[in-house]
Amino acid sequence: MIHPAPRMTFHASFRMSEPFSDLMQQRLQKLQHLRAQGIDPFSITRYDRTHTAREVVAQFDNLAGQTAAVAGRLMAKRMMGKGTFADLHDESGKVQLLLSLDVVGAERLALFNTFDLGDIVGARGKVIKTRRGEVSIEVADFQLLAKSLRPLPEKWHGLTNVETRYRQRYVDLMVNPDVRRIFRLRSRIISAMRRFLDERGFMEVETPMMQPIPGGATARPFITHHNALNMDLFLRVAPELYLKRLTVGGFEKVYEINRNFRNEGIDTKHNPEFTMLELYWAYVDYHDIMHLTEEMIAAIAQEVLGTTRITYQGHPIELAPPWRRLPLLEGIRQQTGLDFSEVSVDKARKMAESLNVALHPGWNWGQIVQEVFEKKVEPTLIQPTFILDFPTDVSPLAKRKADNPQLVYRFEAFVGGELEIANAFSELNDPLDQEERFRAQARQRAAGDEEAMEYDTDFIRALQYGLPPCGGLGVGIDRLVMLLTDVNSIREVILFPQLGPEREKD
RNA sequence: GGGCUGUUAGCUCAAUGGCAGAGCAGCGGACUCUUAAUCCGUUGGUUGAAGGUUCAAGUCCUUCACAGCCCA
Repeated sequence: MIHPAPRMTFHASFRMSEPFSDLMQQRLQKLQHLRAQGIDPFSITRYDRTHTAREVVAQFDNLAGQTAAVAGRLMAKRMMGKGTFADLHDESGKVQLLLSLDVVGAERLALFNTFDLGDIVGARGKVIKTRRGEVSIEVADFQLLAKSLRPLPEKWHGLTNVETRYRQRYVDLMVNPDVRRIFRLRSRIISAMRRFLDERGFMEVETPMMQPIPGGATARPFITHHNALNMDLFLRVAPELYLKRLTVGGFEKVYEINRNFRNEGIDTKHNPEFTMLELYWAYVDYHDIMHLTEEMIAAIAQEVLGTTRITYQGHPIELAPPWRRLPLLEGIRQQTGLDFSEVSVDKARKMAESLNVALHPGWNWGQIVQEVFEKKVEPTLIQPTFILDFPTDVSPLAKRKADNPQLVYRFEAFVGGELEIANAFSELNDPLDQEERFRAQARQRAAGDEEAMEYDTDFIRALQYGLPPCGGLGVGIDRLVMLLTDVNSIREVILFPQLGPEREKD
């Protein structure tokens, strides 16, 4: 066996944290001063909250004059001499604290005034309204629950540096409410999706993330190694072949929502790990899957946004069914005036070149047609559209059309002019044809296409037992979240997007 | 993979090749209803890294790292 190349190690295992800045030194000294007085915030294990910040404000009419205890992060401090106002943020929102000399005394007021923005504080006191009408807690008792040793970003402009926002997402979440909103929405979208599918009798399953043969999509995999088995394994590029094995086994409605890994470039539409829904439904075809898809996405939008009318990057979009259905070759014909059906590879190449579509030398008819579609038709698809009947060449797991074996029963859903959100087909269940398709893929691999699929003997064996006719669907969750939250970068919907190694400031 | 742009104080940003600055945060002071509090004073820099040009480089050149945008 070939020894692996020396690995790049970007993590600095023995590196201490970076030296403390002056601001951090000051905060550290405050902590040490407190400890010297017998106050150690980091020894606290719990704090009895009676209300969240939002509850205090929302339930003022009931709470006025009563005692409430809240806890959260100190985000603003306004010292007025004999009184101090402070904004305390928790997950629910914000509530103002009022510390008055008359109530807490000089010593406690001075202590509170030494707290820094970012400190985690618990406070108990009477719920009041200030003269300006802001619901506040007139603090009688407070406690430092955790010391923040790092200064927060500027209070007005906040944290805007994109790189820092992604690398230190915890700070991004602290100071940017819209970021919190996006990730809450993401959670609700996935939850609504599960509910939709569960209600329709689908069963959620989990299939291997580590696969001996990567399959189910045309993409380069990540490789890892299992020591005890002494074998290389691949992080999955798709769960497809395993889910179909389950359909062979008799589970008629299954789905999985989980991560896929593709060893490709990173840009505003691609992260190396991303989340997909895949589902398989026995005894239905891709038309049934289309219905399910448009109903599911409309239902999710209705549930989490309260409407199916959304705006994406300035485009008003209606997600309510029925979505437009457009055969792929017909779409190309409409946009270019050219008919790619039943032309030779050479003719197709000349036609594509006449449209200024750049092609790789070895591409077959289907790859050329797909490329022309992506360049000329996809950007025009603003309203949700099902593009039907892809070339067999680029669809090695889909069933051929009875009236045209060059095409398969496959659709992709596009919206917003740039987002491919679904990919589905009537699944190929003919083990003999599947073998042929795998061999075609193997030929492409041998010709240097590292994305082409590998031959999976066990999957063929499963098909040989008999896969019922079925429809399968994949939905890119990250892109769906982008659509519903109106952001144009996948990194805005992934909590910790993949980045290059952080540069060390030494 | 290619092109363009960016990287300066904890954060947000300035600075014709000629003394590295402001606001916020911090620190000290004043102030008992503020909420971007206000007022006075003040600390804080190896300008992403390494080379080069120059009397002189944050600024010009080269390489590298990371990021953003566009293209493939």
